Amino acid sequence: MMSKATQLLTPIKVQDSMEANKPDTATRILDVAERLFVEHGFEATSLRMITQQAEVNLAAVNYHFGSKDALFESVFMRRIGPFVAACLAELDTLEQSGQTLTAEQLVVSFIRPCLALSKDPARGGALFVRLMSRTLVENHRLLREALNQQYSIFVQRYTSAFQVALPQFETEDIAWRMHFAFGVMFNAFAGNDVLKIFVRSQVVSARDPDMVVKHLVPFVVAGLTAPV
Amino acid sequence: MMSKATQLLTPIKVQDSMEANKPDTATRILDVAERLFVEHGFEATSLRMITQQAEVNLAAVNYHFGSKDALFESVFMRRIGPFVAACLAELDTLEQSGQTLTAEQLVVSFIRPCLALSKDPARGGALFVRLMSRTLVENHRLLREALNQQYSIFVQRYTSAFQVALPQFETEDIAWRMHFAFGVMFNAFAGNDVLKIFVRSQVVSARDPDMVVKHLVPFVVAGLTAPV
DNA sequence: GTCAATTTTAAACGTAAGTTTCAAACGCTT
DNA sequence: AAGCGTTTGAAACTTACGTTTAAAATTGAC
Repeated sequence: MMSKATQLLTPIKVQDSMEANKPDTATRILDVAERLFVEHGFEATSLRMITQQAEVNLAAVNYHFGSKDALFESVFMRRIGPFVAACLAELDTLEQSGQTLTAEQLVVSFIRPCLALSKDPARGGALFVRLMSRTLVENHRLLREALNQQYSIFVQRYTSAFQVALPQFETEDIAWRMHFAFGVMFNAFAGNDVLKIFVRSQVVSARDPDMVVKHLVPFVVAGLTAPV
Repeated sequence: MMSKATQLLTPIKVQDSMEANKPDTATRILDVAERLFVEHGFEATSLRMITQQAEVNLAAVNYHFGSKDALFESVFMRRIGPFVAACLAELDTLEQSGQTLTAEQLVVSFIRPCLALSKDPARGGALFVRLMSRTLVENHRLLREALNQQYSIFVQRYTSAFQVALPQFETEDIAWRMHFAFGVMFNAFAGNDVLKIFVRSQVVSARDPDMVVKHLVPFVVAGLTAPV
C-alpha cells in the first residue's frame, strides 16, 4: 500500500526504490499494534488508530488477522517463541558446560535475552516485555486459554535448574522464590515503577537496560539465595 | 433504589428493614466499580456493567461523580489516603521507639498495612493493591497529573528511613533497591504471577496474604541489604 | 402537610467502536 | 496480453459506549 501523496507523485515504478524497505501490510500492522497495545492497552487501542499509523486500510486488520482479538494474539505470539527459545538456549549452554550452576548464572541466563531484546529495535526492543507485563495484569483471554501453555517448558526448565542450584530449599519455597524473582525481573525490564504512584520520578534511568541489569542482578540473586 | 421485585412486594415501608444495611447509591457504585476496574480494567468496564451490578440507575454515576473518569478518581482516592496514612503511622511508631531501624523493620512497616488491607473486606481487601498495580501499568491520566503527587511524602519518608537503615549505600543505589523492593512487594500482594504467562498455575497460594508475607520478607530484605 | 431541594428514573442523544461488504487494483502465471 | 487469485479501497452496518435530558419520586425542614 502507498500513502496517497506518494501515489499521486510517483505513478508507476519509482515507488519501489522509495518504499522497498517498507515492510508489507501485515508486518506494518503488527509493528504498530505492538507499540499501541503497550502504550494504551488492548481496549483503549482502536483498529482505526492502528491502521492510520500503519498507513493501511481499516479493513486490512480483519482481512489479514480475522479480528482484533486475533491480531493481539498474533502480536504476542510473534515475540514469545523466539524469546523463550533464547532463554532455553542460554540454559542449554550452561548445562552443557558441566559445571555446577549457581543461582546467579540462572538469573543471568534469563536477563541476557531480556537485555538483548531491549537493545534490538528490530525485535521491538523492550516493547515485548512491557506487553507481557500488560497482558498479565489485564488478564487477557489469551493467557487464560490454552494458547500459551505450550511454553510451560520455560517454567519447567527453570524450576529444575533452580532446584539443582538451590538444593537447600523445598519445592514450594523454590516456587515462591521464582515467583518473586521473575516478577521483579519482568517488571524491571518493563520499566514498571510502582513508586511513580506516589511521586513523579524516582529512578530516572529505570528504562536504561544496562542500568537495570547492573542493579537488578545483586538484588535478585540475594533474594533467591536468602535463608528461609 | 430498590430492586424491581422488592418494589412490588413491599410498597411503602418494609423495605427499610430489609435494606437498611444496604449502602447508599454512591458507595454502592464505588464498591462495584472498584471490583470491576480491578477485574477488567478501566476501559473494558462500562458504566452499564457497574450500574447494573450496583443496582442503580445508569445516570447515577454521572449524577454523583460527574463522569467515568471522575468515578475512577474517586475509587482510587477513597483508598489511597488511609493506606498511606497507615504506612506513615507504622514509620512514626518505629522512629519514636528510638532504636536503630533495620531494613527488615521498614519492610514490615509497609507489609503490615498491606496485610491488614488484604484481610479487611470492608476496605476492599486486596482490591486496592491490585487497583494500584493496574493503574500503574495502564498509565492512567490520574497518575500522570498532579493528583497523586500529594502522596510523595510516602516515598520521601521511606527513602529517608532506608538511607539511615542502609548507610553503606549511595542515594542512587537506595532508589534502585526501593524500586525493586516495592515493586516485588506490590506485585506480591496484588497476586501478579508473571509465570502464569507460561504455565497455568505455579504458586497455588499466591493470593493468600499470610503465605505471601511469610515468603516475601526474607526475599525482599535479602535483596535490599545485598552488597552492590 | 407543604414546599423546595435532592435524588432517581426512563429514554434518548451523538459518537466511536469492530466488523462486513463488494468493487477496484494489483501480482503473478500462462 | 489475458485471466485469476490475492490484496486493497471506500463506505456502510450494527452495536455499545459515555453522556444528557426532563419528568417523577423521594427526602428533609418548617
